[in-house]
Amino acid sequence: MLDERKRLILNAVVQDYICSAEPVGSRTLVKRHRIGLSPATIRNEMADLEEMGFLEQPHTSAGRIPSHLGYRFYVNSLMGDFQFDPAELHALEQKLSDLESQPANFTRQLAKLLSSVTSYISLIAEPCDTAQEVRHIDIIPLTAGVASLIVVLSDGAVNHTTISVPSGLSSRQIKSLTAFINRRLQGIRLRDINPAMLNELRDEFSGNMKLIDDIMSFVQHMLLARDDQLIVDGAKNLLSQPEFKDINKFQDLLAALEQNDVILKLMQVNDSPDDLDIRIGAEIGLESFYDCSLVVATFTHRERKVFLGILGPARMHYAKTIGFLRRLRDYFD
Amino acid sequence: MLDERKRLILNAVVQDYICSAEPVGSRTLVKRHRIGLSPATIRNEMADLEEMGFLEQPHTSAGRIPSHLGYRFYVNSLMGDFQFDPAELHALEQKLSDLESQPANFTRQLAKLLSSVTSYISLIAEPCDTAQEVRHIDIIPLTAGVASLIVVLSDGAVNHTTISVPSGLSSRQIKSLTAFINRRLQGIRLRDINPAMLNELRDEFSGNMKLIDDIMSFVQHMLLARDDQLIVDGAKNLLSQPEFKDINKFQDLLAALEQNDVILKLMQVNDSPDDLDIRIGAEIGLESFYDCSLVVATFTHRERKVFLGILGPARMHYAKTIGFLRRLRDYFD
DNA sequence: AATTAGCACTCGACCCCTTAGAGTGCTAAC
DNA sequence: GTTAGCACTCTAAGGGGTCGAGTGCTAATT
Repeated sequence: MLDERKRLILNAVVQDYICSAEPVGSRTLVKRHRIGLSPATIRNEMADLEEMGFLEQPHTSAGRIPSHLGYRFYVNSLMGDFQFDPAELHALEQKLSDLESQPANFTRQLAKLLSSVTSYISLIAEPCDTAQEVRHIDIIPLTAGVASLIVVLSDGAVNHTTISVPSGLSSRQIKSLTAFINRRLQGIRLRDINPAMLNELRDEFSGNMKLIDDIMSFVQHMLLARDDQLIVDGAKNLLSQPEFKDINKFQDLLAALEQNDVILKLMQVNDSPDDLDIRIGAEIGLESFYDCSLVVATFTHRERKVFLGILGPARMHYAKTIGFLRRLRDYFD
Repeated sequence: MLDERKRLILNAVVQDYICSAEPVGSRTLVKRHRIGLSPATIRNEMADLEEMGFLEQPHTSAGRIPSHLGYRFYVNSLMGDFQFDPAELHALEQKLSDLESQPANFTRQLAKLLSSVTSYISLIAEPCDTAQEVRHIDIIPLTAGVASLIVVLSDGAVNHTTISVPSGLSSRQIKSLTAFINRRLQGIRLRDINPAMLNELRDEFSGNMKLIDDIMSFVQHMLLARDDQLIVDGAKNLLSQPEFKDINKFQDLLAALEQNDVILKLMQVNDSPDDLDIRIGAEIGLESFYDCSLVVATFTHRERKVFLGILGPARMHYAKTIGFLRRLRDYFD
């Protein structure tokens, strides 16, 4: 598709632009990459590459920048493996194992780590898997009239909330209710639970005992709520990227990131399930992200499916970001 | 301290500046507030107010802006109650009761609501109260070698994590272990739990059963981790405020907000426990927040102490923000 | 035929200067 | 005590001029 020389030049332009964020001119390129060619030749080649859609010119008298197609070609065909500094790599593994041994807030900490290492935005999605079964439901009385309602799913997800219980209930009655609910719901997949079923349960039990309507409505809410988790960290990193010196763009981005449901859907589209999903610009499918690229790794951690994404400018350091996510996946899988 | 006319003028300057974010000149003031005085007189008064430290001048030929002392005086002595639109108020109560009936992610949703209503940053801190007792500990087997560890405290806080269990353990053994741990720890205050005690427990039980070392170390981590929660939302709102058109300031702010421990401490300092804590500029005690004001309401929701804060520019709409937080507190308390 | 030197041209970035306008402080009159 | 009048100050905005990096084209070179 592209002859060797064009590949060389495209590669050089992409690399330079990724580092400098400035349009790359023919002279600069020759100087920095010791290509045995004169600027004039480079210019001709660049004009060709532009015609073919791999490069763009911000204005007539500026250098070239890669188009999204250019990045795409770079990622698919030019980019090599990133060589990590072994010391750095070791420090990273250290941090990861620290995270695993201190499990409180694991995901949030991981997001922080991701964003600080890449200096882009990190996204971690843990969608609620409705194929999971209810493993255990617990109602723990706290004080008069208040209790904790806890639902454990078979993948280890735990949903909980504080609920009001009628003050007339004894703890024995609560135990009996809990046992009843567990007997009837344990092993049932989340997606197979529906309001009708829960109502039936409620009616059946309230024959034995009034007062449980409130509790059942909480249980219902809890079980029917799809508790998809999305964690975002490091938005501030992008502020140092020159593409976001225009505040409005950044604000757009932040606004888009707050639409959790949209982002969650976005991340679960994975065209290459075995490897990373790399999407550049419009490929992401969200207008506010047209100047960005998104790399998503899908893997399973402790039985739960986790989507791990890095969102940066389209002028992202692909080799490093991708290499990093691959290593991370190897570590956890 | 200030005569009537000075109070009137200071009040007018603060109000105008809060709305316009532009230095207020004498002419503008006369026009907008129908004071029966000429600009020249106002100028004299303003010069006095500046000398007294209530007003400042960005440069010689600009209007005046309130100093932090000026805001302080405004908040303490001038500001009246904000009149909310009844319709708006009703919509708010509607949203709040929706939140309460759908308890999943309550705090996060509340933070979103706060920030969208005020268009400032909302902060919600739920510090771990170490005076709380352990109410219940549960270990729920998930798959071979994996289980969920759940700790419920007497205020309804639930900590959980997925842990590895030795694959040799039967579910009966796990039950027996759970019962043992509960027997020994139930009712003990978090602050009274220490590593020595847990080690003792471990030793005592492992006499009966080997293999539990891993589990105990998880329990230990879980119980000793102080799981203070801080939720921040609406940072993007401040980008539309002119004081943050300088990206660096905003970046500073974001960086400061990521230091959860610092912010948590900040919010728990409450000089006026019965009412809101209103801190202006340097009073907040964090350099990155010197151009900001912070209003914190402390209250108790379902037995848990919750700190609810609004962080905005020093040029914040105090009356509205404060009125809003007061109503919120009335609603929940 | 491919490459390159030379050259005229383009365009944004930067600096400097001017101007307009909002606002001030002071003085003298009311 | 208040105000009109006035000279003064300072910023924001706009208009050139210059600089420099970069281009495309043409003609010479290899």
